[in-house]
Order: sequence, then structure tokens, then C-alpha cells
Amino acid sequence: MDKSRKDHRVRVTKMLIRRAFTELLRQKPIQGISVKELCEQAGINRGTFYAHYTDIYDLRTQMESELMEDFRRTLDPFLDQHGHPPTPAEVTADIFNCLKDNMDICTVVLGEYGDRDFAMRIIALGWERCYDYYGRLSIKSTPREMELFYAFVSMGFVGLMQKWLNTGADDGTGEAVNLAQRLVDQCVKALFQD
Amino acid sequence: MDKSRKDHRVRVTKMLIRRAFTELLRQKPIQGISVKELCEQAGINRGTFYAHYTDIYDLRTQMESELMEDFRRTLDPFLDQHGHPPTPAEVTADIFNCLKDNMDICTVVLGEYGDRDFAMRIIALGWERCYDYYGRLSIKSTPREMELFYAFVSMGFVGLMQKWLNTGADDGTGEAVNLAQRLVDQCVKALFQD
DNA sequence: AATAAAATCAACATTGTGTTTAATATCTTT
DNA sequence: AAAGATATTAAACACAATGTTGATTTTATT
Repeated sequence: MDKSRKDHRVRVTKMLIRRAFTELLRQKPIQGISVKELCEQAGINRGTFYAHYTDIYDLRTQMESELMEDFRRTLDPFLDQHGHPPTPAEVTADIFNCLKDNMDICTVVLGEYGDRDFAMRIIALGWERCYDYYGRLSIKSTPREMELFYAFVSMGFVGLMQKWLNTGADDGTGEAVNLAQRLVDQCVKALFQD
Repeated sequence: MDKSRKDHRVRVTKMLIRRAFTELLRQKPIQGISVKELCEQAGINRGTFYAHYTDIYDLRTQMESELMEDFRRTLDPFLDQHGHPPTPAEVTADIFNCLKDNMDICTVVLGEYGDRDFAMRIIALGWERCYDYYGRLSIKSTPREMELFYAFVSMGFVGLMQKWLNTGADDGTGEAVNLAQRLVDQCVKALFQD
């Protein structure tokens, strides 16, 4: 008989704030958003905002934390379905599927005024699951090389996803997923060469 | 007999502003820097700042524009020395050389509080010179694939450079350049597969 | 030395911030 | 359904940074 953990009022308030925030983020970068205009957009009192968040950046941080959880919950089933530690190609496909399932919010996060560092952390979520796979590779490579490799592939992936989302992701995932898989595979091969 | 195009005073003032700005950027993100503290750090009057820039972001934009010119002037000689349209591997090496020549400022631009979009534009500067080279590839690929490929490699490159600069670039360029070249080469190969 | 231009200083209205108070509205519990 | 608890509101507040202005001083240019 434990009721919904939180007061109904705060859930509504937070929902209004978040909706207003993402709406504003479509139009301008975060540094151009004031608490005042956010509250006007959300139709709530400014004091109420300060009851929940210390400032705009705190709001973003909290939103990102919860979004990260959402994303993990969406991604895990995909990853688990393979029945073995996923290969890079599988993770690639799964991340794309995950993006499609959260298209609306991802368009903001990866959009012009999104938080690219957060995008990086989202991607890292997937690649961490490849550690077993990478473990085998790292015998051949120095830790330094692994570190640089990881930075290249992760950021590259973010870049590709951004392009994909911001220039009509509606071409079906086919072409993009296929290319992404090939790119990642080839990058892995680069680790073997010397 | 045309003197230095600008008044000596404004050159000094702008230099002080820029020095203070990069100094502050080492410590905090741009959105945390106020005009007031910037002027205090630079030791100039606040009114003087507004005589040259409209706000902090205008300052950054102007600085980036000029830095872009500097970078082009440094990069071009490297690229021209090959005597033919540069290959991706050559551009990769040249960009690293260029980074080493501007290490101090690049550490800020690519640092924690740098402007990643600007970093992208810097890298694009190099890859544009590969267009002849890429032209041959694009026969094999769709425009859409080229676009996504380009996003992947550019962002990946930025990620690798950031990692490289922020975790002791002093290990000699050898290992990093070598890996970067292999990665880029392999990515190009990914375009040929289907 | 005379003129032009830039930097300074002080003052000002404006705006957003973050906090506080009392009053009101809404939820939860019995 | 009533009582108590808690969230939201509205108004006021001190504070800080913004962006502008005008008079004054300093520094370049010729």
C-alpha cells in the first residue's frame, strides 16, 4: 500500500519544468536560458523552481542522471538478448535501436544545443559492455593506445549519431547502422596493425 | 609607410583581454566568466571591454575567428610541402605537427572548458584539403554515407586529440600519430566495403 | 604642439539572482 | 469528510552583473 513515492504536486511541477526546459533547449544554448524565463515558460512560480533546483545547471545535471537511468534500462534488454558478451557490431546496432526508442529526447540531447559530454557518457554506457571483447585486443596494444582508440571511436560515434539525428534519421536505420558497424570494425582492426 | 593598421593602445588592450580570458578558461567554463571579473583579471576598465566586444561570447567568437586564421597559416605550409593533394595519412601527421606548434592555445581550446564545435571546425580545415582524395572514394559511396563518414572521422579525431593533449602529449607524437593514421586509413577502407 | 582617439572613472537604470515571509492550495492520513 | 502536513504562490527584499552615458585623463598620430 505504499503510494507513489512522491507528492503528486511535485511530479507535476517537475514535469512542467522539464518540458519547458527541453522546449527552450531547442531554441537556444543553456547559457542563454534564465531561471525567470524558464519559469514563465513552465507557468510556475520562480520560488518553486528554487525549491527543487539550485540553478539551471543543477536542473540539467538531475535530468541527465535520470535520463541515463532510462537509457540504461532501454539498452540492457537489447544487449542481453544476444546471450553472450556483445561484440562491437552488436553494441552498435543496439545503440541505434535505443536511440530510435528515445528519439524525441535524444534529438535535444544530441542537438545543436545539447550536452556533448553527456552524449559521450551515454555512448560509454554501451561500450563498457564490450570490455570482455576489448580485453582480448588489449593484449596486442599498449594501455595508451587503448585509451586513444577509445576516445576516437566514442567521439566518432557521437558525431555520426548527431549527423544522423539532425539530418533526417528517417532514412531507416539501415544505411547508418551498416556504415557505423563497418567503421567500428575497421577501427578495431587498426589496433592489430603495427 | 602604412603604420601598423591599428592603434597601439587597442592592441595592448585586446592582448590583455585575451590573456585574461584564456587564463580564466583554464579554471572554469565560459558561462561562469563574467565581464566584471574578466576586466579585473585583465586590469582594464569595464567600459573599455564594451568598446570592443558586446559580451563574453562575442569575445570568444572574435578570438576563434582570428585563431582560425592563425591555424590556417600554420597548417598550409605543412600541407603544401607534399607537392600533391595530401592523403588522409599526411593530413593526420600535419595536423599533429600543427598542434605541437600551437600547444599552449590548443590546450585551452581542446581542454575541459574549450569549445568543441570550434575544434571541429579546426579539424575540418585539414580534411577539406583531402577533397580530391575523397572525390575518388565518393564514386563508390552515396552522399549520405560520405556525410556520416565525415562526421565520424572528424569527431573521432577531435576526441583523440583531446585525449592526447589532456593526458600528457609529451610522450612524443610517435605513438599517437601512428595510431591516428591507422584509424583514419581503416575508416576510409570501411567506405569501400559493402 | 595641436589634434584625434582611446582608456578611465563614476554614476545610473535595468535585469536576473537567490532568499524570505505570509497566505493559499493541494495532497495524505486518519 | 476533517485535520494536519506539505507544496505552491505572491510579494518583497538585498545583491550582483549588465550595458550605457558623460566628463575627464591619458596616449597616439601628424
